[in-house]
Amino acid sequence: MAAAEQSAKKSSGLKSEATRARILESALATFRERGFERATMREIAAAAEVAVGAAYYYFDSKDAIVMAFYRQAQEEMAPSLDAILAKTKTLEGRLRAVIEFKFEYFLPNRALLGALSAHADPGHPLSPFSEETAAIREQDIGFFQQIVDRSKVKLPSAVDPYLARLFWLYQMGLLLFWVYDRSPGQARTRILFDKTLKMILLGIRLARLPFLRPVHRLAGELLQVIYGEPSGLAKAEGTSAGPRQ
Amino acid sequence: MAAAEQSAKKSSGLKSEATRARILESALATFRERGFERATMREIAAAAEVAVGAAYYYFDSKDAIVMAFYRQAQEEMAPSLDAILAKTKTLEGRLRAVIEFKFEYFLPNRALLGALSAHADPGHPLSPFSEETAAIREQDIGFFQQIVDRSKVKLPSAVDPYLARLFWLYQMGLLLFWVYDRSPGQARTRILFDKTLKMILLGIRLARLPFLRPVHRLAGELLQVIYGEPSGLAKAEGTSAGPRQ
DNA sequence: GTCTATATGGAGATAGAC
DNA sequence: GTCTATCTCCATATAGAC
Repeated sequence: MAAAEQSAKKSSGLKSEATRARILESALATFRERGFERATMREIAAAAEVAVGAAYYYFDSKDAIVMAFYRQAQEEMAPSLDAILAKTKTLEGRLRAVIEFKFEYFLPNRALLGALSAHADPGHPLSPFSEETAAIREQDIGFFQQIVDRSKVKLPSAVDPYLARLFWLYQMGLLLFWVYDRSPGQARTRILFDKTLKMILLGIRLARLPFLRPVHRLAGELLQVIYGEPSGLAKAEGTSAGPRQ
Repeated sequence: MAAAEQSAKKSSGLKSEATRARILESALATFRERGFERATMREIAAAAEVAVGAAYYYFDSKDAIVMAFYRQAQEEMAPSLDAILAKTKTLEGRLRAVIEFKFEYFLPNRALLGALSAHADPGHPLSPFSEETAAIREQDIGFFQQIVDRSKVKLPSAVDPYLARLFWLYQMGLLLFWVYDRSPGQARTRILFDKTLKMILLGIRLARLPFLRPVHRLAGELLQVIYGEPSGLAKAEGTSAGPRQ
């Protein structure tokens, strides 16, 4: 939509695109080395061998660079995610492959994601729950919706419509843990992922048991308050998803 | 321990204590009005009617003011929490009263807690998972340990030793949601709290059912990796708690 | 349209006078 | 112990050269 245009501001140029890419790349390198907070626009510009003003010509602010990174990541990952969806069969296999692929993709910029997850505030533009990231978020939830649909999981009707969004939230939680996981090779995250995924799948299988009905009822009521009407999928709704109004 | 002293730096003075309190109060007021980020040390000092340098004399940094707020909150809440533990009987009643009391206590400074929860990074001093906040965290977990012990809940041995820490984490999650809950009177948080608490209690009651044993096993293995040995209570261990090494 | 050079204004922090 | 004056550094804005 309109948000996608913002990033490609004045992309009509020819050499322009290369400069822009170079600045983005230098910024990511600087973030990697010094962390988002400590990295200055001066350093970024110097690393890209342009003047500070040039960086501001292509990106409205330091935050805007991160936004560009988000968008680029989403775009770059999309084909691979589609391929994974086509290749794998089961719900477990798909969830595992998709989320593992994201870990792999983000690995070089793991530290940068710290700057992201530092913003739980839905009011902050860089937050995964903000309006500014809504388009990216909805698209991402869309992938999980596909996983759910094509794996023909059938949960009690009270929670079923929210499943994709819950998986997305689950993924965000894993990424958050991963970003700050200091164990070698992020081994703890791997274990967290493995065990929680198994628990979730077990939970889905057990969900049909009759005495769990009170749990469904509670979960359904809860989800409806948090997410709104159960009918809402990952359509272009804007602010409806995420843990706030 | 040693951390507690830090706050009362040079508290030997007489009028000194009053000035310090005044600066802290003014800082909280400024945070409330302008948010943590936008509030400047200049404003804080002006509001307290002291020079900027004076503010820095009492607090090493803007962050240090928040730390002082944490400690003050913990100290002020402790007697009330003890009273609540004595007054209430059931696990549900205790959890409900304790957590509701915290919402009430923090209500005037709800916005300030945003600055806190913005720091998921355990490496950041203000993070609820940092070393710097370890003493406060351990004490808080201690309250939940008392709730668990005195309510004689008995969970499968795999997860039982971690129950207090899980409740603490649950509380932190609720607080995080609450901080950013824009619904009138934070009605959504209230519902989230109510429904999830009921689900948790239902879960505890159902936990003894035989076919849930695989879930226990998984949960136990997971918790051991995340938290370390099951024996560890909320003793003075420092870095053992929290979702990271 | 693309970019350099330079200015602005405000932040956290400090040296050293009272 | 308290506070003034001042420093450094940064994100961002702008003026105007190519």
